[in-house]
Amino acid sequence: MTVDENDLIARLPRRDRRSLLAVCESVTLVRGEVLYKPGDLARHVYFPNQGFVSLMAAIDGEPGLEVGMVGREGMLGAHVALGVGVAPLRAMVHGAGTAWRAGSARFRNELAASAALQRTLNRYLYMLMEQMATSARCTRFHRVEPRLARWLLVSQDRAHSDSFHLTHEGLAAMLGVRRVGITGAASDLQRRGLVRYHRGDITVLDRAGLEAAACGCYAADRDAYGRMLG
Amino acid sequence: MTVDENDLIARLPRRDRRSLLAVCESVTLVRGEVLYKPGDLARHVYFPNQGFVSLMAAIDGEPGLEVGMVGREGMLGAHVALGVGVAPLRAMVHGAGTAWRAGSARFRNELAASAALQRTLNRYLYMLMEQMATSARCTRFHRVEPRLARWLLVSQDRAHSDSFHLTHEGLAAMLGVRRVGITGAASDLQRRGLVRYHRGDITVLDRAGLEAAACGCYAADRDAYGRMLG
DNA sequence: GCTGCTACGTGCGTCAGCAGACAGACGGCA
DNA sequence: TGCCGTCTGTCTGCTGACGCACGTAGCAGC
Repeated sequence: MTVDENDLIARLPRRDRRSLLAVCESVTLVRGEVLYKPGDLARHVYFPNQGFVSLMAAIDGEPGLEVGMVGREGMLGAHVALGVGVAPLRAMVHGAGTAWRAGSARFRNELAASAALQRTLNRYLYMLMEQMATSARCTRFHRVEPRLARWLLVSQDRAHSDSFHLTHEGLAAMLGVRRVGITGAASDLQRRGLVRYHRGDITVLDRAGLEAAACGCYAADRDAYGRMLG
Repeated sequence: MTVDENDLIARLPRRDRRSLLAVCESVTLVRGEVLYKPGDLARHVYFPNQGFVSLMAAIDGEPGLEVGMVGREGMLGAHVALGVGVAPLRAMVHGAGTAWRAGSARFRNELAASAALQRTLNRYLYMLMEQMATSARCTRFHRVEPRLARWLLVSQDRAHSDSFHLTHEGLAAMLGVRRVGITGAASDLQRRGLVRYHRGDITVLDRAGLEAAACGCYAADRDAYGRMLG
């Protein structure tokens, strides 16, 4: 078990962990890769070790909206754990990294055999739902700038890195706003010395300042995660 | 088993159903009653037979936002099924009715003993998550009037009744808009002969017309439910 | 009747975010 | 070196929703 191991797997008792890892293979998550499309049958589930992945609620033509983010603290394919093969959300890699990947059927076998895995994933599912509810409310009531600050903080947490790559255009798609809305908010954050960006390369300079600039949803989500899976 | 039986319970094999109902008692859901508050420990789970209940994402001071609705097609206390006692959302009764109620511990025993119940609730959880994602996107991108039309249709489905009671003020709290926003949208729907309302008593007059006035999210949600639990 | 409360309708100024368009800056590549 | 695509910044006019405030209608109770 390395330092970079997925947190959910790390929580398992040694025996269950070894059994699960035995059916996993290590794969690379490439930036821009789409792991699930809504309606697709999921062949695999993923436990990221580094990198981060957005869960997007999208209809065909309409602009998307991010409703959740998954890094090494979580898993991709929660629906498979619920016994449903069809993915409800689009899962897109934003921060490259590696992940443990298991075939859906094998994973289901492991899940059936391990009470600890069931408990852990149930708690994770709960947290995911809480995250989605928070996300809905935040999207509705909060301004672009605090939401952007929150997004950057969450990404930093998930990516375990101070810098990552995403253009204003991409950020706009995540937050469900226009690109110029991001440009305005981002240049303000940069002016205040909280972040620096250049052609899609974003670096967080002042984490504490960014937390102050973010809406309370960031702290709320982090605390919720701590209560469930701390 | 009566016609008004909760749909999830009705799906269970006779043996599992009888076992579950043996630990349930019949209770009345009163309009305005709050079944769960965020942070509270849930003593019971509920399977409504009639009536409908809103799931609200709320922070103390801030205005709330409805992220899901539960009627006889679902259950209240999904978090208990996930092994978490603490409620993530506020659950408030809007349409009076009756429900089967079970103590959390007894319910968990039943759940552990019935694979059919596990399967059913897992599918329901999946649907709930899909509903929340749809809700987030709808809240963000769609206008007040189509959203109101959608809300009325869902309520009608859940309540199994053409009329129910909710003031503009209450509707505004559900949709996360101003009361006057509802007044404008509602008077337009009334002018077009789709609904009639008077001091909080709302009646759906033209269901097909209302479906045409609603955003696609209504049909999307209904179809999603059909796929999962039809 | 009068009082008081709740529910609904309307008007006004403000504003965040929208749509579309354009220009400059940077960087990879031929 | 020069070209071209990508990324970022800025401007215009527009609109849906906001906050606030006031007016009116229905209903209940004394």
